[in-house]
Amino acid sequence: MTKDRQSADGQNAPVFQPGTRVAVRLPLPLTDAYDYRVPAGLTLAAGDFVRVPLGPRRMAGVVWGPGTGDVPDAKMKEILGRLDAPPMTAEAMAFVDWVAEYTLNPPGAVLRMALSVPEALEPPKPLTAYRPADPRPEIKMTPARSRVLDAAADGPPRQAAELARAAGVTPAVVTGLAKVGGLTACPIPAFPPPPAPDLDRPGPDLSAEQAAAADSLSAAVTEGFSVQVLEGVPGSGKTEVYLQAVAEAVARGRQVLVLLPEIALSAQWLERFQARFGGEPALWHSEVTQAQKRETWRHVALGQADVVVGARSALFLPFRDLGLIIIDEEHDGSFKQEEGVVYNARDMAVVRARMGRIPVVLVSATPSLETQANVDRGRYVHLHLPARHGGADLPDVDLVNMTKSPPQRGQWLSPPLREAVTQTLERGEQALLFLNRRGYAPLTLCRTCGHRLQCPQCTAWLVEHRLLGRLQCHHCGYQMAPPPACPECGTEDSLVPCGPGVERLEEEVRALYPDARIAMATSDNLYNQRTAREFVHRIEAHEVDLIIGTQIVAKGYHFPLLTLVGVVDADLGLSGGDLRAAERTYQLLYQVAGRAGRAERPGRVLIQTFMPEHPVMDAILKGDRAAFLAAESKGREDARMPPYGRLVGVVVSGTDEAAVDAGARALGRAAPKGADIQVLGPAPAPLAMIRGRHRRRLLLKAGRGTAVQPLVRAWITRAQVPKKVRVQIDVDPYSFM
DNA sequence: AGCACGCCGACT
DNA sequence: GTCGGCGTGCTC
Repeated sequence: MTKDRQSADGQNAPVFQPGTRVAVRLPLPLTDAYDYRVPAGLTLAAGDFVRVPLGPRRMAGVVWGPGTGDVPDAKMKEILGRLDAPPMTAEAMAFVDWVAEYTLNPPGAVLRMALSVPEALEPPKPLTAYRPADPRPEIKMTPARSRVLDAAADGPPRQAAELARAAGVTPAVVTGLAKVGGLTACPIPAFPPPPAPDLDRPGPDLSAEQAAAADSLSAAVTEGFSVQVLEGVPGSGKTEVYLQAVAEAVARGRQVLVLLPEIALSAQWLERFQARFGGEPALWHSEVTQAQKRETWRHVALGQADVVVGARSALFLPFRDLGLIIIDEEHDGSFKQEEGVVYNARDMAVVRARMGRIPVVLVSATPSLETQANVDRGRYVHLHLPARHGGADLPDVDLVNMTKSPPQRGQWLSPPLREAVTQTLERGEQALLFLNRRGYAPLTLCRTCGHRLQCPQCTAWLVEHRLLGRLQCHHCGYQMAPPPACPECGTEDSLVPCGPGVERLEEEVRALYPDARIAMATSDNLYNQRTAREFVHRIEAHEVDLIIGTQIVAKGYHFPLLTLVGVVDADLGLSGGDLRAAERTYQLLYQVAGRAGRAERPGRVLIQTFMPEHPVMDAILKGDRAAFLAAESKGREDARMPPYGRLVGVVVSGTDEAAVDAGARALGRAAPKGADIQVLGPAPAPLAMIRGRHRRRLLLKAGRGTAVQPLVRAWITRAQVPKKVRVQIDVDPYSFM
């Protein structure tokens, strides 16, 4: 039966002997673990990675515990073997179960995120490198061969191709020499682990306030679970402060996870890390190749990667000894995964920290209302960095009332903003024009019949991308060439673009400032680390006078010569009745304003709006965040909305509209009832169709203390939803589309 | 997630 | 009359 043995994390895990049943969790959307028999000659413990047969396939899974016994012996199959990877820690397993329970997903679906690179469970194939062998006279020497030996004499063992390049010969010479014994082959890891951070480098000089915050973060590293909120205006040195805590954790032999939004583009962040620690951290985001991910996964599991910087999915990496988590830009919506297992990495990171009894730091210039509420409740510790480091002031903010100072017809820049750009360029400084809309125009319509070009598979207009010469749907990837005639009435040359996108803004700017050097910054042209890095270097080298960008430029960049920020349409995010519309708009405007004047030059921000009296505009204008937060919190509290109430979104979707409606109505009828519970809907989703799937929404609203998961689980089970209709559950929704 | 089984439209 | 579309169900 079961005995105990020491598992990887030092706890006593039960050991399963040959012939016994174990429950194996598979990385598939299954609720139950499957029972398998332990084969002869193998003892297993919970957390062990194993290969098992599944139908006709073989697949990796994790021993989750003793078998449940609810499958007949005859049906049960035998485990094929244990995989050569460090076992999953009890902490990581508990985390998978917790996330599954909270998000109402099958645990197997969550495990799949933790096993995102199945190849990592196989030991790495080492590469062959060569070093010089002891000289032997019987080896025939040629000029080429001696050059190879000279090249191999210094430096670490290198691969044949590399050595050949250094010696100026073909790789065949190297392998030929190795074959006769002139070089010794030695295996090297395909990807070496990232270098250990150099902790002896002097950190930057910190102000008294920064040092106090850094001390608080560092002290927490040895004190178990805690949540600290590091709030500070752009340029206040938040990164330098938390890198101090990173150093402290690494010095104590622990691993550190830093989550960043849009990590693939965080070129400047990586350069700061490199400057501080003398090397790059391990990276984990969508741009990283599968081969690199495989190695990084193993380095993390073996404790060879000290610092991992990644996007939200890095939270599920198999840390051997995680000691600190940093969530930078904690308010950022991109920490919310909206597909598959819907979860918020910021919130799950707090849970992960609690399970690991380690500190987590939430960093932001504009903490979310959720985080602020936790500070107010005394659950999170609040650290505030008040001033911009080095004394630079926050920029002057002015609103441009678009009703009183409208642009010329067919243009988007108001006279005051044009004037400000002119002056900035004359001073030889840089300006940023911010418009959160990709493409040329968000809508194309027919002048003759009023027809609007819509995606055939989505309830969405097609966006013209003139640079690509295409009309694109931003929800499904559908594209088409611009039609020469209206598809509805057939009139030629009748289609006209409506509204501005960054490409159209660029057209206007080029006409106004023909000599200005303009750079575009959108996800269409900054799509990986290389393009982001090039962009940053062009701005820093002053090869650019004017930047036109979407929200991609709002995050974390620091350009010393950038002194003017113009927000072309500040009202964009305020329509639509989203719960967080005001909060998000405030955060975005605040972030983008923070790009202006971060060095010794003062910055200026002009915000074009048709709603100058809106509370968001007022707060930005007066720099009065506290008043805005107070008003926004009050509104949420009165409406019993998050963070003072709970929401669960339910999206019903399918290709058969009648079945979707039937399913949505069935859910509506089966809705849970209670004093503190309300179900809104069903109603057509704002995006009533995506990729040909019709969508209906329901929203459960409950009191803050309500355990919504059991309620929702029973609800979905109770309702008779047609099989071909999908029900997607979103606990704590961010998107209401 | 795969993979097989199973029931309705356009082809040899 | 078949080939094949993907809806549905199963995998210990």
